[in-house]
Amino acid sequence: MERERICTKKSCFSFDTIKRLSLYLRNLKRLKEKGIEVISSDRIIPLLNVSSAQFRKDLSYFGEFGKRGVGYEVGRLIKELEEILGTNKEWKIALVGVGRLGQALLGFEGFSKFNIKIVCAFDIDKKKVGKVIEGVKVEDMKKLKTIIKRKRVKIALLCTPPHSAQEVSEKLVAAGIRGILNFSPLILKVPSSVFVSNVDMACELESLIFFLKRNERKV
Amino acid sequence: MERERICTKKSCFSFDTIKRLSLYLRNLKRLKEKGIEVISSDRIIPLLNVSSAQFRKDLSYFGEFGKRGVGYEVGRLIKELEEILGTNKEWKIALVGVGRLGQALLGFEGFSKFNIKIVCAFDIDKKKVGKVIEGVKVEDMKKLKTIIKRKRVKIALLCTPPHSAQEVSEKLVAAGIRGILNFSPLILKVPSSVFVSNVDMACELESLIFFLKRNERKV
DNA sequence: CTCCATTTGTTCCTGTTTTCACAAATATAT
DNA sequence: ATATATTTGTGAAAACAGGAACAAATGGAG
Repeated sequence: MERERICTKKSCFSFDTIKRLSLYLRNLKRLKEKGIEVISSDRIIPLLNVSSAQFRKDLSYFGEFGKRGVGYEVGRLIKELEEILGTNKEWKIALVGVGRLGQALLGFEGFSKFNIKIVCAFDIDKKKVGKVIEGVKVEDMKKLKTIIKRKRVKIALLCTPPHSAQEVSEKLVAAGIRGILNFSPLILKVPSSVFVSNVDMACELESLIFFLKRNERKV
Repeated sequence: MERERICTKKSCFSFDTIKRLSLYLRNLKRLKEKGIEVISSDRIIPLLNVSSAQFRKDLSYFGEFGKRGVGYEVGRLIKELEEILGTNKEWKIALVGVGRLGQALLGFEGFSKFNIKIVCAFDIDKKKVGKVIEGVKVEDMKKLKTIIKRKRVKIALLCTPPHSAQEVSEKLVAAGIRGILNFSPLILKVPSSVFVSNVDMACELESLIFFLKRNERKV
């Protein structure tokens, strides 16, 4: 179905390009920590699982960041990518559903590295409401709209059980949320202006199983 | 880079087809629970975010499961998909890294619905070793090879911090693991016979931010 | 029995994505 | 200076995936 594409005056590129840029950024930061200052597209690809041509082309949609015959200056490329991706300023996000997965995400170190901060959490379970987990107070679902509007949060992590995911997503949209990272195994119906990314662990595992079963047969 | 493709004597299809089959299967099960016995490709698509042509085409790689003029018999299609995906028999998997995310996965209900069972868990932290979480005893990393070999586990969930992920993946491969679902934000280097799927929450969130930033500018 | 309304399975076409391949640019060595 | 070795940025080509569209099959109504 409708494949995500992003078009600038220059050209059009796929949404996958953006995901790859995020991957590039993370690994460039690792290189910088190791003290590497310049790297060529040929030597960075072992970290990325991407071809060098793809690496260069993904970058080319946004400008010319390298130097021919030399490569890319790591520090500069990090800055450019942060600018492109928008992670040079802090992003506030909300979390709904403080179950096991929700609690794991509240403590996920990966987010803070990207200037992403969970600023509020909600649950319907009275026993959880009021608790402070990883520095975030769990609020009642009833307060969802008020708090999200006041804090001007635009992105939410949806970690509720599937039977309430659709209902919750509608509340999120009504509260002004424009992007949802959906961990519940259910396709959400939302207005086209709202962007949903699905993280579906069961599908990933099942496809892994298919691959293994297939290889077993071949052997 | 090397895009995953699967080829039969009939034809070739992308790995995404398999992920979609898994999605179809889950939603067919929901329909069955609701008591729906027959459904057409046109009426199932609202649940799937996929076109009806794609639904039919994905299935056609594996056989003819529908009846023209009628649709698909839900019960039969579930059985066929379980057969194709390999989830008609139980799959034992291992988990490495019993941190917050690891513990969340140990308690994830979604797996059991797909005949997937975590049968062993490992951590390097002495304080965690010996504990029983969700019915699974946490073992020392040193015992990883012995236990995985003895239990003949072929799939592992990798939830360690990124700095040890590569090292752990090598141990897993040496122990006979053939498929890894990698939650650490690091591209693993493994033999080509081993299949790795990456679940990268930070990349997902960053691309979401890009999208939102872009839309804000437009508005 | 015939006609009509459905719906599948599949072919063909179209637009996208990836890779190839090379000119242009840079640095280094002699 | 000049030649040589790199490496980028980018058109062009190849490989792919998705969707439109339609023949073939089915069931039901009259």
